[in-house]
Amino acid sequence: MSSVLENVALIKSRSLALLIEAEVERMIMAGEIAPGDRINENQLALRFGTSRGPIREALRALEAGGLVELKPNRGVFVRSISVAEACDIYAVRAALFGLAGRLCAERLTAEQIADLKRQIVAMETAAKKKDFDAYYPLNLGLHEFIIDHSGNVVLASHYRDLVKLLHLFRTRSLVQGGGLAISNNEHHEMVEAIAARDGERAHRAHFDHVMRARERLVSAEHFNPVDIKTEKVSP
Amino acid sequence: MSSVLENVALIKSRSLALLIEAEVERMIMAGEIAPGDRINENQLALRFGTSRGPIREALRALEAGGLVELKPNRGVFVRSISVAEACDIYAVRAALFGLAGRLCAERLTAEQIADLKRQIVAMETAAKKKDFDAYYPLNLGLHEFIIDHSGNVVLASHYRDLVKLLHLFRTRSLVQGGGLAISNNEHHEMVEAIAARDGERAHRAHFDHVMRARERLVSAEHFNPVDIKTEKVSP
DNA sequence: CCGTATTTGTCCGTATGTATG
DNA sequence: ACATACATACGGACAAATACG
Repeated sequence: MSSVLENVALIKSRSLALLIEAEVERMIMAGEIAPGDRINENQLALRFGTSRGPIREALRALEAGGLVELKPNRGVFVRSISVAEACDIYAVRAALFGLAGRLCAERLTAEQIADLKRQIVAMETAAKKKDFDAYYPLNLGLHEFIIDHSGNVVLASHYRDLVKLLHLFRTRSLVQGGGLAISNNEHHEMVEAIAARDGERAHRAHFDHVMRARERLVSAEHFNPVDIKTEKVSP
Repeated sequence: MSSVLENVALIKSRSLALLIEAEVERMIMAGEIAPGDRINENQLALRFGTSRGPIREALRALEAGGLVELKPNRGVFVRSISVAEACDIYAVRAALFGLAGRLCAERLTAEQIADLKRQIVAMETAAKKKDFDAYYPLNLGLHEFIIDHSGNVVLASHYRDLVKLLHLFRTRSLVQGGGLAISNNEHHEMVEAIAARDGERAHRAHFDHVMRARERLVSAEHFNPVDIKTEKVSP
């Protein structure tokens, strides 16, 4: 059945490769294809009811984002992120988020800062009730808010790429659950720094916030030593 | 003549798309194709002596790096970077470079720090002699050294992407020339912070260093208002 | 506004390389 | 080690969209 893309195509008629790129990215994010899996071009072509041309173009595009890995004459594989790599990604993400915090401190309007404070309050109540189902989307929303309102599209773009990559990191559940009340203290400091229009302080607060999540990752690694997938490298 | 790629292909046999990707990137960097120019697939296919398949794959890959822009049913265009965008890129670059400085402060060996100091001395002598031809590569080398030795490949990858993008920014000559002696003072502070193993201070020094280059960009914009290329957007 | 030329988008056939028994 | 099966890599042809006169 080739209806998967046809439905989307009706909504907005663009190039097949772009549609396939979006769909494959979704499949990877949803976990329908697991990290390490090989992606069969024929299978995809059959599934989407297209030829292999647009498939190959879409996969090339995804490769640059780091979601898949291209091995010449062997195929494309869904990237699997090691703990070490996740650490690196977290550090870079911290740097970008720190910058976003600084920029927010410099340019947010009073209304937007009030909005931020409301979000913090909502998160506090959710945290006190230990209502994780409510807390999680609020947390996501707060981070998105800061990235979006930084006003730097390049920053936002790179940040989002990193977040996507982290989805390929299996052990992430260990991290995001860790420290609900702790995280909220950090959020407080972040917003206060922004409200005080202190760019330097906001930068540090936002940077540290993500770096602490990274610390939890490192300690989790120590606690639960990962099995490195040894893979033959072509000569 | 199709010898351009054949020569390279002999050196290392990889996929054509990868070779074409590298070659087109080189052409863009060398200015053989100017920002805003359309890239003709048939022309490239003819020039490289290949079919259009690999060409299209290569262009898709380049798009994700931001070097070219894909407009459906119209073609691919070499991206042109506006002043505003260059500012954004500089800010992100500063964030990444700041992180690199911090990491270097944490992990560089004594020998590597000594190496850094030697580079600084060489740059100082070049600066005092106003020998720009000697200073420029040294400056490049110093930045590369810090990025490479940060030990974070994700950081290095993103940083390099940004530097590539900045090559598409025409007015950049205004910036890189500005402040030869000033720049060297900043380099001093950077290396001192690293030598003192003060991550926080190194972070700030490296961040500020790039941000000052950005400031020179902003003032240049004010001095020389850019003409925005108005381009029709398809409905 | 219409017809033509050019270019992009897509499909399919074939060759080449890789994995597996 | 060899042959077979299978997947990728590439080329070429057709269809559709855009640009131009």
